Amino acid sequence: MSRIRDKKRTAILNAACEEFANHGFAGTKIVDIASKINLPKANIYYYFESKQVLYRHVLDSFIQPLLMATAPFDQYDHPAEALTDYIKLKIEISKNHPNASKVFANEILHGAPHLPADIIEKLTQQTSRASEKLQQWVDRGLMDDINPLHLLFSLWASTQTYADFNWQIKLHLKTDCISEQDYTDATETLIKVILKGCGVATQVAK
Amino acid sequence: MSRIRDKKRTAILNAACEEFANHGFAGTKIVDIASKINLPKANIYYYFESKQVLYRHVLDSFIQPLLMATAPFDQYDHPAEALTDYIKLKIEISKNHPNASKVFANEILHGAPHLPADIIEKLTQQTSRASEKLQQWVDRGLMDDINPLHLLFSLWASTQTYADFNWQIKLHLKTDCISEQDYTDATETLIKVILKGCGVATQVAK
DNA sequence: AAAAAACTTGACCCAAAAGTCAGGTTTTAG
DNA sequence: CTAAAACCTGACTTTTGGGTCAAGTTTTTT
Repeated sequence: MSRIRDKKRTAILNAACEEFANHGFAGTKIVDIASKINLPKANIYYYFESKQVLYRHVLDSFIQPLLMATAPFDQYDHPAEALTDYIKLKIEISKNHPNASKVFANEILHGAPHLPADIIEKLTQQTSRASEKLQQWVDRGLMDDINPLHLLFSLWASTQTYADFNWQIKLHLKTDCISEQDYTDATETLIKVILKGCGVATQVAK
Repeated sequence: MSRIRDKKRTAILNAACEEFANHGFAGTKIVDIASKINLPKANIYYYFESKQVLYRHVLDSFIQPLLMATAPFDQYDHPAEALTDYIKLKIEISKNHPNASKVFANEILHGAPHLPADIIEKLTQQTSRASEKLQQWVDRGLMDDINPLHLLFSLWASTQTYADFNWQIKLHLKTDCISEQDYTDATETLIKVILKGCGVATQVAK
């Protein structure tokens, strides 16, 4: 078993993720990925057959965390718990995978030209599930009459912004690096506004 | 006075805006901008000296609408009115300038490599102003104790998502084109959730 | 130890796309 | 009407960057 192969492949993928995040697919040069980890360009091509393939791997690596995030909607049967956990999870993802998130955001921004059809299918299904669950809660009077899809769009945008547009976040928070406290503030603010805004402010007694 | 010049320049800028929005700076080919409006590539270079310059013009064209959007924070002295108008305005911008918005989003996503320093300065000042105004309202008890910056981040993200990530919006709304009704629903949902979420739900009697 | 397998890389090739320009046509000013 | 100014573009040069490859070195296997 070749240990070198795995080590170098992940090193390359990490460097590629950062480059793709900062420059997009077309703007990224293989030679820059290589020099970021002190390798000659040809070495990259020994491990990955093309720029496309490398990009796809980076993109794929983000799909799993993304699909996992909707778990709270299946797990709980009350909007207060589900929404709270969902927001926490999504902010956590932004904190832990800022670069992969940017690559994904870039992909969506440009109309998802490299996103495989089966991934799109999975994402739409997840969204339908979450949306239906929210509608049920609305119908059962557990929350205000909020359009589920638009609520989801807002949640996605508000949480992913801490990864995708972190340049802007850092600018206005006047910091070089979004701190632990900032993420906590973001999570707290969002939970406070969304729960109250949906009419599920305080956790009802069970 | 050359009428041709102005007409063609704006035609080129419009085509360029769409191409840059869909493919990013590096992914856009001058020849594609040209053929989109049935011009030979060399003609583009007669009107704009370089791809960089063309891109800067597209980017600049979005700055004014963007800076205008904060007007409600100066105009009103109550969060209910200001937030309502701000959300309406921002959604309107997403509806009317989806391409320019995408170009701007792409710029921020990649760390604003082409954004002039004076624009950045203006944006930070606007944000400080809006943020201070929100804090005043919190202090005067006109709204709940919400972190102003994080609230702004959320508002930006939630409104811009209808332009920047419209591919995703269309996918989940199962439509080819976001309808007037969809924008109305988005605006309504956001206003409802944000106002109630901030504790300024119903407009208080003056 | 020696053969096989895995890894490395400088030098190269080539397609794509930015950018130029000379010599033309059209428009405008007087 | 004519001369200057503005406009147009096919054909060209230049640069960039993805991808290849042959000739190595290192590691693993037997």
